[in-house]
Amino acid sequence: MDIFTALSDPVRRQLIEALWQRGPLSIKQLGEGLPISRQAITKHLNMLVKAKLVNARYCGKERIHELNPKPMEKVALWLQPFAEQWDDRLSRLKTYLGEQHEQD
Amino acid sequence: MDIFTALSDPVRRQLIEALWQRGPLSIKQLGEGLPISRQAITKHLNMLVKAKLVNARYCGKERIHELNPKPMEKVALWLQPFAEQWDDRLSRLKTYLGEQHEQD
DNA sequence: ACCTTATGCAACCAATTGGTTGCATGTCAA
DNA sequence: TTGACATGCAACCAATTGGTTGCATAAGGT
Repeated sequence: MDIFTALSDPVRRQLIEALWQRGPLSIKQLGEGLPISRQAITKHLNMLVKAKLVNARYCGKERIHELNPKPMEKVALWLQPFAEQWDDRLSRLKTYLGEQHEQD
Repeated sequence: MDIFTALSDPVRRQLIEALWQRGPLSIKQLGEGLPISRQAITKHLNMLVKAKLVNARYCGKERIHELNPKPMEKVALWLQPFAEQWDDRLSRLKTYLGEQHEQD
């Protein structure tokens, strides 16, 4: 699944935030706060796994999910050119940083 | 419409890129390269307008569309915390910049 | 006035999404 | 081994999405 689509649902973003703040979690744990069924959570998690945003491994009867934020980089890079228009200073530094990176 | 959803479709991202690179354009002009009907383009543009990403004004019989990248800031800000994991140096500078910003 | 052009509006369609429920299965603890 | 618990799988459903077509309308040029 496309990373942009993966991030387009508020529930999925919430799951990502939970994994970010609280570390690896099971399906049960991830669903605890949410007002939707376990199966709905599972579906969202499966999409996140397909998008490579989340790694799932089995630990006994539990499926443990770990966040892998790397694919989000693609979104950040797509956003970058437009950023010039909302914060010039930030954009200049990003550009500077980009040049430094080329010189490595 | 939610900004994340607005950005989740590849055609809409293409429209945004076209407006970014070529400036204000009509529906006709925006559809010229694309393999879909004018009405499909119109629908996408209407969604972008709802998401405040695009301003539309009438100029005679043409509807002219202009890009407003500001709402994308929200996405960039959501992405920011996770960025630490894919580029430490960039993240440190972003953090530094954030602090500078606070001191203004 | 007439024709062309750019657009709007509405109906329609197939596929996908986000959710549900019911039931089956594998793991762990008593 | 029995029962509780975490999960998987499948069917089902309503709403939305991304697309189409046909027709109406308003603006401009000749």
